[in-house]
Amino acid sequence: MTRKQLIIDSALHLFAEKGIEATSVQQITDHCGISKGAFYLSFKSKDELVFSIIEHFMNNIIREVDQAVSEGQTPSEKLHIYFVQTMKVLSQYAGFADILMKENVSAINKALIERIHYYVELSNKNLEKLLFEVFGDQIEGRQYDLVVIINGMVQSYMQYIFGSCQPFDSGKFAESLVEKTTLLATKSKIALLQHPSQFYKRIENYSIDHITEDLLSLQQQTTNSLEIDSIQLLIAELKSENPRNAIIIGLVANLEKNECFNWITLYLKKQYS
Amino acid sequence: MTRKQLIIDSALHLFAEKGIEATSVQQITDHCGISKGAFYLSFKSKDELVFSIIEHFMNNIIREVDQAVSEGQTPSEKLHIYFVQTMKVLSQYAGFADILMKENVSAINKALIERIHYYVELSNKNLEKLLFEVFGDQIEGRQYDLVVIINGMVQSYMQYIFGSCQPFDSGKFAESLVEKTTLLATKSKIALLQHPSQFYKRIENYSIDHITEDLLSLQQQTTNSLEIDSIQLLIAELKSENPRNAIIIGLVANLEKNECFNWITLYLKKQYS
DNA sequence: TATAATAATGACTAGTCGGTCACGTGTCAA
DNA sequence: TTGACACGTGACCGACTAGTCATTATTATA
Repeated sequence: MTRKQLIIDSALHLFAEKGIEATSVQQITDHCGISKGAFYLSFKSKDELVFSIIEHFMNNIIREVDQAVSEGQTPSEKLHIYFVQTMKVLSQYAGFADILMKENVSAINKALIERIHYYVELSNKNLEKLLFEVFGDQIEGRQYDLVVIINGMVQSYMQYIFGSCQPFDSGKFAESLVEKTTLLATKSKIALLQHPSQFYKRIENYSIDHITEDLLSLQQQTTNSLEIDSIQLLIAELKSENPRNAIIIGLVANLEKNECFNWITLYLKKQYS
Repeated sequence: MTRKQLIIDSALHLFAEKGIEATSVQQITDHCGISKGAFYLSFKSKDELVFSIIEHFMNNIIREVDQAVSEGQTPSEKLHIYFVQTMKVLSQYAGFADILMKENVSAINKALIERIHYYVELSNKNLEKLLFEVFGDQIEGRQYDLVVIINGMVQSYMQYIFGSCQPFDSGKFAESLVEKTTLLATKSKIALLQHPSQFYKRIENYSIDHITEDLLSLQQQTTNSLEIDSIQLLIAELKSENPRNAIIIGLVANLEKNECFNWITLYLKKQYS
């Protein structure tokens, strides 16, 4: 295991136990048996550690759920998989999920909370798309309410199940949530939320200029010439009159191997495919 | 306004902004224009301030919802009031609710998080009772799932509404949640949670010995002889073979004026009436 | 007005924090 | 054997924390 991974593992363990704010760098380095100095060889600050942990897990959570869902054959099978996988992933990353639920992340880093919101909106968009696949146009106008309610149900069940330390069956969990979702999607009439621009304000405000800016700042973190070239071409293609999706997807694939591009590759793949 | 109240107001403002952990006593005293020493004349520690804020608000939230609901005429009117009032109270105490949602309270104080759980279970019990009133025995076996789901829906809607800073109509909010709750209560079949002892483990483990212990420690905070006498008689009555509810309720009423007894009076009134 | 009692202050203590850096230590090629 | 270099260390720094207490200001009483 690399030193970086060692630090992340120790940090996750301690963060989940006592919270991010309350865990000192000293405690992390003690826990994994390295010196404080060695920590700063891997991360240039505690903030950077927190940031990289969140990036890492957010990516995995969205990606794993998305991938599993896409393997479902029928829409209703996909919905079932969505719940099973969400459950599985969240309980797998229980420590991390716990941290995110509890911690006042805004106190740690302003940029961080914005990034988390992007991830949340991204996963909301995926869920919305899935709901349309399963239930069709009958949910038109109520899709945002459904997303909010489903998130609430999942969150609340998770909270209870984690808190009670009971054994539990993810199949039954999914079955139950499919039943509730179907009931609400097919029988409910009232919708409260009607402004998609409010619901996805962060994703929609993420313009090509912002993407360019983020790409250029990420570019400085790599020396790989393929990646640097890909970034330059990507920016040019995005800014051109008629961006060609195939080229963008291809260039994004070049960046996918390097973890530091995770967020932006996920985003671009969603937008341009 | 008393100095104590001044401190609480400033603290709430700053806690909501930056989190409990990240707000120093110095910042609180600066914000309300008193010296650090003066703070420690009102609270013997920062923990005590946090504790008293949580006690205060938890009491108010449960009490206000409970009272409003009890004024409803029909069961279905009560359910509507439940949602309106929960919404109103939570948005009134938005700052505080925000703190509780975000903060890793366990890092602040172990006793505190236990107390919060008691409050949550108390409010869950109230909701369960209301659900039986409205929907009758048809929900038997599914009541815990319903409570969890309703909490999740409310929490999730609140989170979204607070986050988006949109104007919103608490009447429509309640109407929508009544519709969803009714759908789930009357049409849903599957239940995941079946162990009330797990669901209310804290309230059920709160034995008369614990109550006695808590009462005796609270007794030291008052010099009022009526209150001291009431506590002694209350303990005797609780420990007797056949506790007489009327006497307990009467004695509890004697303690209700003093805020430091808030939690325990709320609990005893629920248990013995 | 003089004295006692109370209220409020802020410099201070003892400790934690994130972050730095001069100093080993071990491993190579020359 | 020597010097160069990367890796790793932990004492140390300045900034911050919760909480204390001798001192001063204010008020009440005589």
